[in-house]
Amino acid sequence: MSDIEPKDLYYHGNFFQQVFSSGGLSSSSSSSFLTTQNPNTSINQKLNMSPPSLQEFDSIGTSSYMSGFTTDDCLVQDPMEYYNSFMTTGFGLSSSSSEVVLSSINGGSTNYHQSPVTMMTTSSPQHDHSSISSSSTEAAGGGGGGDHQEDSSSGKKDQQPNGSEDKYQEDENSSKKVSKVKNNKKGEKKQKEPRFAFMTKSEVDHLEDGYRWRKYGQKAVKNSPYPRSYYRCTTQKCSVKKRVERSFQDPSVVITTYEGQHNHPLPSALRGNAAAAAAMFPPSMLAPTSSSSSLMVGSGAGGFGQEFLFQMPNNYMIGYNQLDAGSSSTAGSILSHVYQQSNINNSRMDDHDHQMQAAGDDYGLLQDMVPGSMFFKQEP
DNA sequence: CGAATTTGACCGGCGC
DNA sequence: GCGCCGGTCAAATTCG
Repeated sequence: MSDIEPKDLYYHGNFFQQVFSSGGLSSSSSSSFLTTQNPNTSINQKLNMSPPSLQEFDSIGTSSYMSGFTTDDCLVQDPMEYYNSFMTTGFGLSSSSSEVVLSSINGGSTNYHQSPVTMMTTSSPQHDHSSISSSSTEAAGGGGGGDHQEDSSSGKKDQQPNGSEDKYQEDENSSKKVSKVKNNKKGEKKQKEPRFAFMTKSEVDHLEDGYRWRKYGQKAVKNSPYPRSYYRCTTQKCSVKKRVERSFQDPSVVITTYEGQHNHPLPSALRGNAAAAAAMFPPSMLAPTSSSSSLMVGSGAGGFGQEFLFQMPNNYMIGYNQLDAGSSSTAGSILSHVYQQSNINNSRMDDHDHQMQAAGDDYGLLQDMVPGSMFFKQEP
């Protein structure tokens, strides 16, 4: 089941370092992402492959590429707080919304994104210019089930009762016009759900992840010949959405952005690759409670070994593997490691090849740690 | 025939 | 205020 060994993973750069040190994804900041290798693809091929999607992030910035990924989203005030909330409540930050950018470029043509390599997390503690406006309130936090960003707000003639994506009841006014009400109150913006994005090299746009999705829209992407598709989780009362688009510079790369957290376990048939694919997501992306979902995912993966590397602001970088996740009852028991990152400073896209090489060879396991003490502050 | 997708219209935010 | 743009709706269409 595990097509990829953890050691096959890596290339990574200093996306966060740049982001956080520069205060955002300015046009001059560089960013890079981990890629992963599929055994089906030769290393040479991989190395020779240009990383267009990465360049896009670099040169264009995320906001234009994945809408909603704005510079402000990349700010973190307290890495430790951020990390703790990330590990304990997943993406539900206590006081701010978050986004995670995970790059996973698989060499194969498989339908499944197989093994994540890097996860990059961002949050927007204060500002938000993205299309999905932030809420200064609990946003993703609250831990709470059932909140939704679409607001089922009552108040006005909103056409759909909370939660169900399918039934759009017509009110008596039943005009054909779309009358969606975004705000409950004047001045309040729509809540921003935690987001999680990753890039996958795949021939298919819609990657199998174990959940059922219904497409509800498609829009042309500016500056790209490829459209962006919008999906909703078909499970009742689950407000998770995802956007899928293809890199316009490298059509083989698919960018998937998840928004929100599933409030239910994986649908019935959790098997095979779907489970493996699902295993790449942080626990909270899969189910409401991190512990149970962690167990579920790990077990479902059946010994699926994979490794996450987290690169945090200010050169913090953490990682862990899930080799033994199946026997763990909670994420907290996952063996964790801290890696020393090679070439962390000033890595640029044109160092891409070198980074891959270096990352694969030079990653040093410094120590095993338990969650909660996973941060390693790199020397400048 | 019900479910899922397609697709053009609509909405709200934002910049000018 | 106007236009652009991302996101969503929902009727029409296609699919299984």
